[in-house]
Amino acid sequence: MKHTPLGTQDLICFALYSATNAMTRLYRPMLSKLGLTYPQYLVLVSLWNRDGKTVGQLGQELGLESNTLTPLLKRMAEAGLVTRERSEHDERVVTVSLTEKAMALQAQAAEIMGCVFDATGLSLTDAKALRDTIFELRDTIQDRTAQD
Amino acid sequence: MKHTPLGTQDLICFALYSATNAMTRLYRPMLSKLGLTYPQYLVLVSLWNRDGKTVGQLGQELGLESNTLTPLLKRMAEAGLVTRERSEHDERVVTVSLTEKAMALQAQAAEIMGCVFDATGLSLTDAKALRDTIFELRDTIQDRTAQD
DNA sequence: TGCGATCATATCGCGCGCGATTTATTTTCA
DNA sequence: TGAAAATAAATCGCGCGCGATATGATCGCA
Repeated sequence: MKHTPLGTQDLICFALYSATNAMTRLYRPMLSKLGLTYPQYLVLVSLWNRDGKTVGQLGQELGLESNTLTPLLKRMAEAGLVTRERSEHDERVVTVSLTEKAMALQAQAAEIMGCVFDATGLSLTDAKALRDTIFELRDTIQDRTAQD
Repeated sequence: MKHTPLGTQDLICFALYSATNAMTRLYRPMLSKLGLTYPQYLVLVSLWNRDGKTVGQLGQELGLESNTLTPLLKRMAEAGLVTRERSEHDERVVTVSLTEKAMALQAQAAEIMGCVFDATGLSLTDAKALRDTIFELRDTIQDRTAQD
Protein backbone atom coordinates (compact mmCIF):
# COMPACT_ATOMS: atom_id res chain seq x y z
CA MET A 1 0.00 0.00 0.00
CA LYS A 2 1.57 3.24 -1.25
CA HIS A 3 1.46 6.67 0.35
CA THR A 4 0.78 10.01 -1.22
CA PRO A 5 4.03 11.98 -0.86
CA LEU A 6 4.03 14.00 2.34
CA GLY A 7 3.46 17.72 1.92
CA THR A 8 4.64 20.58 4.09
CA GLN A 9 1.36 20.49 5.99
CA ASP A 10 2.09 16.93 7.11
CA LEU A 11 5.44 17.68 8.73
CA ILE A 12 5.84 18.47 12.39
CA CYS A 13 9.12 20.20 11.58
CA PHE A 14 7.27 22.62 9.31
CA ALA A 15 4.67 23.23 12.00
CA LEU A 16 7.48 24.26 14.35
CA TYR A 17 9.26 26.28 11.67
CA SER A 18 6.23 28.26 10.57
CA ALA A 19 4.93 28.75 14.12
CA THR A 20 8.30 30.08 15.22
CA ASN A 21 8.38 32.49 12.29
CA ALA A 22 4.85 33.60 13.15
CA MET A 23 5.86 34.10 16.76
CA THR A 24 8.81 36.32 15.91
CA ARG A 25 6.60 38.30 13.55
CA LEU A 26 4.23 38.85 16.46
CA TYR A 27 7.06 39.94 18.77
CA ARG A 28 8.97 42.10 16.29
CA PRO A 29 6.87 45.30 16.33
CA MET A 30 6.62 45.22 20.12
CA LEU A 31 10.29 44.47 20.71
CA SER A 32 11.48 46.96 18.14
CA LYS A 33 9.91 49.70 20.26
CA LEU A 34 12.38 48.66 22.97
CA GLY A 35 15.19 48.45 20.43
CA LEU A 36 15.42 44.68 20.81
CA THR A 37 15.48 41.68 18.52
CA TYR A 38 13.92 38.43 19.63
CA PRO A 39 17.20 36.64 20.52
CA GLN A 40 18.34 39.74 22.41
CA TYR A 41 15.06 39.67 24.32
CA LEU A 42 15.76 36.04 25.28
CA VAL A 43 19.16 37.05 26.66
CA LEU A 44 17.49 39.70 28.79
CA VAL A 45 14.80 37.28 30.01
CA SER A 46 17.58 34.94 31.08
CA LEU A 47 19.52 37.68 32.86
CA TRP A 48 16.47 39.22 34.53
CA ASN A 49 15.96 35.83 36.09
CA ARG A 50 19.56 35.64 37.32
CA ASP A 51 22.09 38.30 36.44
CA GLY A 52 25.74 37.75 35.69
CA LYS A 53 26.03 34.71 33.43
CA THR A 54 28.97 33.65 31.31
CA VAL A 55 28.73 33.38 27.54
CA GLY A 56 28.85 29.63 27.93
CA GLN A 57 26.03 29.56 30.47
CA LEU A 58 23.85 31.72 28.23
CA GLY A 59 24.67 29.44 25.33
CA GLN A 60 23.75 26.37 27.37
CA GLU A 61 20.40 27.85 28.34
CA LEU A 62 19.48 29.27 24.94
CA GLY A 63 20.96 26.51 22.81
CA LEU A 64 23.38 28.83 21.06
CA GLU A 65 27.15 28.93 20.68
CA SER A 66 29.71 31.66 20.97
CA ASN A 67 29.71 32.20 17.20
CA THR A 68 26.11 33.43 17.57
CA LEU A 69 26.29 34.93 21.04
CA THR A 70 29.52 36.91 20.86
CA PRO A 71 28.42 39.26 18.08
CA LEU A 72 24.89 39.48 19.53
CA LEU A 73 26.24 40.41 22.97
CA LYS A 74 28.59 42.94 21.44
CA ARG A 75 25.63 44.63 19.77
CA MET A 76 23.77 44.60 23.07
CA ALA A 77 26.80 46.10 24.84
CA GLU A 78 27.02 48.70 22.09
CA ALA A 79 23.36 49.53 22.76
CA GLY A 80 24.11 49.90 26.48
CA LEU A 81 22.06 46.88 27.55
CA VAL A 82 24.78 44.64 28.98
CA THR A 83 28.38 44.73 30.08
CA ARG A 84 30.93 42.07 29.14
CA GLU A 85 33.89 41.51 31.43
CA ARG A 86 36.54 38.84 31.50
CA SER A 87 36.70 36.92 34.72
CA GLU A 88 39.71 37.67 36.92
CA HIS A 89 40.49 34.12 37.98
CA ASP A 90 39.91 32.67 34.50
CA GLU A 91 40.66 35.03 31.66
CA ARG A 92 38.97 32.75 29.16
CA VAL A 93 35.54 33.39 30.64
CA VAL A 94 33.41 36.44 29.84
CA THR A 95 30.63 37.37 32.26
CA VAL A 96 27.59 39.21 30.91
CA SER A 97 25.65 41.52 33.23
CA LEU A 98 22.63 43.78 32.93
CA THR A 99 22.92 47.54 32.88
CA GLU A 100 20.45 49.83 34.65
CA LYS A 101 18.94 50.53 31.25
CA ALA A 102 18.23 46.85 30.69
CA MET A 103 16.78 46.40 34.18
CA ALA A 104 14.43 49.27 33.49
CA LEU A 105 13.03 47.41 30.46
CA GLN A 106 11.77 44.48 32.49
CA ALA A 107 8.37 45.99 33.25
CA GLN A 108 7.67 46.72 29.59
CA ALA A 109 8.84 43.24 28.68
CA ALA A 110 6.36 41.77 31.15
CA GLU A 111 3.58 43.58 29.30
CA ILE A 112 4.78 42.16 26.01
CA MET A 113 4.79 38.66 27.50
CA GLY A 114 1.16 39.24 28.45
CA CYS A 115 0.25 40.38 24.95
CA VAL A 116 1.93 37.35 23.43
CA PHE A 117 0.21 35.00 25.82
CA ASP A 118 -3.15 36.56 24.92
CA ALA A 119 -2.37 36.23 21.22
CA THR A 120 -1.87 32.48 21.60
CA GLY A 121 -5.55 32.17 22.49
CA LEU A 122 -4.62 29.38 24.91
CA SER A 123 -5.64 28.88 28.51
CA LEU A 124 -2.82 28.96 31.02
CA THR A 125 -3.21 25.22 31.49
CA ASP A 126 -3.13 24.44 27.78
CA ALA A 127 -0.20 26.79 27.21
CA LYS A 128 1.86 25.11 29.91
CA ALA A 129 1.02 21.66 28.61
CA LEU A 130 1.90 22.56 25.03
CA ARG A 131 5.10 24.30 26.12
CA ASP A 132 6.27 21.26 28.04
CA THR A 133 5.36 18.89 25.22
CA ILE A 134 7.44 20.98 22.84
CA PHE A 135 10.36 21.10 25.28
CA GLU A 136 10.18 17.33 25.59
CA LEU A 137 10.24 16.97 21.83
CA ARG A 138 13.23 19.31 21.66
CA ASP A 139 15.10 17.30 24.29
CA THR A 140 14.36 14.00 22.57
CA ILE A 141 15.58 15.38 19.25
CA GLN A 142 18.70 16.81 20.86
CA ASP A 143 19.59 13.49 22.44
CA ARG A 144 19.29 11.78 19.07
CA THR A 145 21.29 14.42 17.23
CA ALA A 146 24.46 14.10 19.32
CA GLN A 147 25.52 10.76 17.83
CA ASP A 148 25.83 11.73 14.14
CA MET B 1 0.23 38.34 45.01
CA LYS B 2 3.45 38.81 43.07
CA HIS B 3 5.03 36.49 40.54
CA THR B 4 8.59 35.41 40.16
CA PRO B 5 9.77 36.89 36.84
CA LEU B 6 9.24 34.44 34.03
CA GLY B 7 12.34 32.70 32.73
CA THR B 8 13.07 31.34 29.29
CA GLN B 9 11.87 27.90 30.39
CA ASP B 10 8.42 29.35 31.08
CA LEU B 11 7.84 30.76 27.62
CA ILE B 12 6.06 28.87 24.88
CA CYS B 13 7.80 31.09 22.34
CA PHE B 14 11.17 29.86 23.59
CA ALA B 15 9.96 26.27 23.45
CA LEU B 16 9.14 26.80 19.77
CA TYR B 17 12.35 28.70 19.11
CA SER B 18 14.66 26.13 20.69
CA ALA B 19 12.77 23.15 19.28
CA THR B 20 12.96 24.62 15.78
CA ASN B 21 16.70 25.18 16.16
CA ALA B 22 17.09 21.62 17.42
CA MET B 23 15.09 20.35 14.46
CA THR B 24 17.23 22.13 11.88
CA ARG B 25 20.34 20.84 13.66
CA LEU B 26 18.94 17.33 13.27
CA TYR B 27 18.19 17.86 9.58
CA ARG B 28 21.38 19.71 8.64
CA PRO B 29 23.84 16.82 8.35
CA MET B 30 21.33 14.70 6.42
CA LEU B 31 20.27 17.50 4.07
CA SER B 32 23.79 18.71 3.49
CA LYS B 33 24.54 15.33 1.92
CA LEU B 34 21.93 16.25 -0.69
CA GLY B 35 23.33 19.76 -0.98
CA LEU B 36 20.20 21.27 0.57
CA THR B 37 19.41 23.69 3.35
CA TYR B 38 16.26 23.25 5.39
CA PRO B 39 14.23 26.00 3.66
CA GLN B 40 15.33 24.66 0.30
CA TYR B 41 14.12 21.23 1.37
CA LEU B 42 10.74 22.74 2.23
CA VAL B 43 10.52 24.22 -1.26
CA LEU B 44 11.19 20.80 -2.74
CA VAL B 45 8.64 19.13 -0.45
CA SER B 46 6.10 21.64 -1.68
CA LEU B 47 6.95 21.09 -5.34
CA TRP B 48 7.14 17.30 -5.09
CA ASN B 49 3.56 17.49 -3.91
CA ARG B 50 2.51 19.67 -6.84
CA ASP B 51 5.02 20.97 -9.33
CA GLY B 52 4.98 24.37 -11.00
CA LYS B 53 4.13 26.95 -8.39
CA THR B 54 4.62 30.68 -8.56
CA VAL B 55 6.87 32.52 -6.12
CA GLY B 56 3.74 33.94 -4.51
CA GLN B 57 2.15 30.53 -4.08
CA LEU B 58 5.28 29.14 -2.50
CA GLY B 59 5.41 32.16 -0.23
CA GLN B 60 1.79 31.67 0.78
CA GLU B 61 2.39 28.03 1.65
CA LEU B 62 5.70 28.50 3.45
CA GLY B 63 4.93 31.83 5.07
CA LEU B 64 7.79 33.60 3.30
CA GLU B 65 8.00 36.62 1.04
CA SER B 66 9.83 37.33 -2.18
CA ASN B 67 12.68 39.01 -0.31
CA THR B 68 13.46 35.60 1.18
CA LEU B 69 12.34 33.37 -1.67
CA THR B 70 13.87 35.10 -4.65
CA PRO B 71 17.50 34.72 -3.56
CA LEU B 72 16.81 31.22 -2.21
CA LEU B 73 15.25 30.11 -5.49
CA LYS B 74 18.10 31.66 -7.45
CA ARG B 75 20.55 29.58 -5.43
CA MET B 76 18.43 26.49 -6.08
CA ALA B 77 18.33 27.29 -9.80
CA GLU B 78 22.10 27.80 -9.73
CA ALA B 79 22.39 24.34 -8.14
CA GLY B 80 20.24 22.86 -10.92
CA LEU B 81 17.31 21.99 -8.65
CA VAL B 82 14.60 24.24 -10.09
CA THR B 83 13.85 26.37 -13.10
CA ARG B 84 12.38 29.87 -12.86
CA GLU B 85 10.40 31.17 -15.80
CA ARG B 86 8.26 34.25 -16.22
CA SER B 87 4.71 33.56 -17.22
CA GLU B 88 3.81 34.47 -20.80
CA HIS B 89 0.42 35.99 -20.11
CA ASP B 90 1.57 37.89 -17.00
CA GLU B 91 5.18 38.90 -17.04
CA ARG B 92 5.09 39.77 -13.34
CA VAL B 93 4.70 36.14 -12.33
CA VAL B 94 7.57 33.67 -12.03
CA THR B 95 6.80 29.96 -12.07
CA VAL B 96 9.15 27.59 -10.26
CA SER B 97 9.46 24.01 -11.48
CA LEU B 98 11.45 20.94 -10.51
CA THR B 99 14.35 19.67 -12.58
CA GLU B 100 15.01 15.98 -13.13
CA LYS B 101 17.79 16.26 -10.59
CA ALA B 102 15.37 17.50 -7.93
CA MET B 103 12.81 14.81 -8.75
CA ALA B 104 15.51 12.20 -8.28
CA LEU B 105 16.10 13.42 -4.72
CA GLN B 106 12.57 12.62 -3.56
CA ALA B 107 13.34 9.04 -2.54
CA GLN B 108 16.29 10.08 -0.39
CA ALA B 109 14.20 12.84 1.15
CA ALA B 110 11.56 10.28 2.10
CA GLU B 111 14.22 8.39 4.03
CA ILE B 112 15.24 11.55 5.84
CA MET B 113 11.61 12.21 6.77
CA GLY B 114 11.52 8.75 8.28
CA CYS B 115 14.71 9.37 10.30
CA VAL B 116 13.33 12.65 11.60
CA PHE B 117 10.06 11.07 12.56
CA ASP B 118 11.91 8.34 14.44
CA ALA B 119 14.05 10.95 16.21
CA THR B 120 10.94 12.66 17.57
CA GLY B 121 10.22 9.54 19.60
CA LEU B 122 6.51 10.16 19.05
CA SER B 123 3.83 7.74 17.95
CA LEU B 124 2.16 8.59 14.66
CA THR B 125 -0.97 9.57 16.54
CA ASP B 126 0.86 11.83 18.98
CA ALA B 127 2.91 13.40 16.24
CA LYS B 128 -0.17 14.26 14.20
CA ALA B 129 -1.92 15.69 17.24
CA LEU B 130 1.06 17.83 18.23
CA ARG B 131 1.59 18.99 14.67
CA ASP B 132 -2.01 20.12 14.35
CA THR B 133 -1.96 21.83 17.74
CA ILE B 134 1.13 23.78 16.68
CA PHE B 135 -0.46 24.70 13.33
CA GLU B 136 -3.53 25.94 15.19
CA LEU B 137 -1.35 28.04 17.46
CA ARG B 138 0.44 29.46 14.43
CA ASP B 139 -2.85 30.34 12.75
CA THR B 140 -4.21 32.00 15.87
CA ILE B 141 -1.05 34.06 16.25
CA GLN B 142 -1.09 35.01 12.59
CA ASP B 143 -4.66 36.24 12.81
CA ARG B 144 -3.78 38.42 15.77
CA THR B 145 -0.63 39.78 14.16
CA ALA B 146 -2.31 41.27 11.11
CA GLN B 147 -3.92 44.17 12.97
CA ASP B 148 -0.79 45.79 14.46
C1' DT C 1 -6.67 55.88 -24.67
C1' DG C 2 -4.05 57.10 -20.93
C1' DC C 3 -2.72 57.55 -16.26
C1' DG C 4 -2.72 56.47 -11.48
C1' DA C 5 -3.38 52.40 -8.53
C1' DT C 6 -2.39 47.78 -7.75
C1' DC C 7 0.23 43.74 -7.99
C1' DA C 8 4.38 40.29 -8.44
C1' DT C 9 8.87 39.98 -8.01
C1' DA C 10 13.40 41.74 -7.06
C1' DT C 11 17.05 44.39 -4.49
C1' DC C 12 19.41 45.98 -0.36
C1' DG C 13 20.95 45.95 4.34
C1' DC C 14 20.97 43.95 8.93
C1' DG C 15 20.83 40.42 12.51
C1' DC C 16 20.85 36.02 13.41
C1' DG C 17 22.47 30.51 13.50
C1' DC C 18 26.10 27.77 12.59
C1' DG C 19 30.22 25.05 10.40
C1' DA C 20 34.98 25.76 10.42
C1' DT C 21 38.79 27.71 12.29
C1' DT C 22 41.62 30.75 15.42
C1' DT C 23 43.30 32.82 19.67
C1' DA C 24 44.21 32.91 24.30
C1' DT C 25 44.06 30.76 28.72
C1' DT C 26 44.04 26.91 31.89
C1' DT C 27 44.66 22.10 33.03
C1' DT C 28 46.97 17.77 32.97
C1' DC C 29 50.55 14.77 33.83
C1' DA C 30 54.91 12.88 32.45
C1' DT D 1 58.33 22.28 35.44
C1' DG D 2 56.93 22.33 30.82
C1' DA D 3 54.79 20.65 26.68
C1' DA D 4 50.43 18.73 24.99
C1' DA D 5 45.53 18.60 25.66
C1' DA D 6 41.43 20.80 26.90
C1' DT D 7 38.56 24.75 27.34
C1' DA D 8 36.16 29.54 26.45
C1' DA D 9 35.44 32.86 23.51
C1' DA D 10 36.11 35.10 19.15
C1' DT D 11 36.40 35.43 14.01
C1' DC D 12 34.92 34.43 9.30
C1' DG D 13 31.76 33.24 5.67
C1' DC D 14 27.23 31.79 4.08
C1' DG D 15 22.22 31.31 3.94
C1' DC D 16 18.28 32.65 5.65
C1' DG D 17 13.99 36.08 7.33
C1' DC D 18 12.44 40.40 6.89
C1' DG D 19 11.73 45.75 6.86
C1' DA D 20 12.10 49.06 3.40
C1' DT D 21 12.18 50.17 -1.11
C1' DA D 22 12.51 49.65 -6.22
C1' DT D 23 11.20 47.85 -10.72
C1' DG D 24 8.25 46.54 -14.04
C1' DA D 25 3.75 44.70 -15.60
C1' DT D 26 -1.27 44.81 -15.37
C1' DC D 27 -5.69 46.75 -14.08
C1' DG D 28 -9.32 50.22 -13.34
C1' DC D 29 -11.60 53.81 -14.76
C1' DA D 30 -12.35 58.54 -16.26
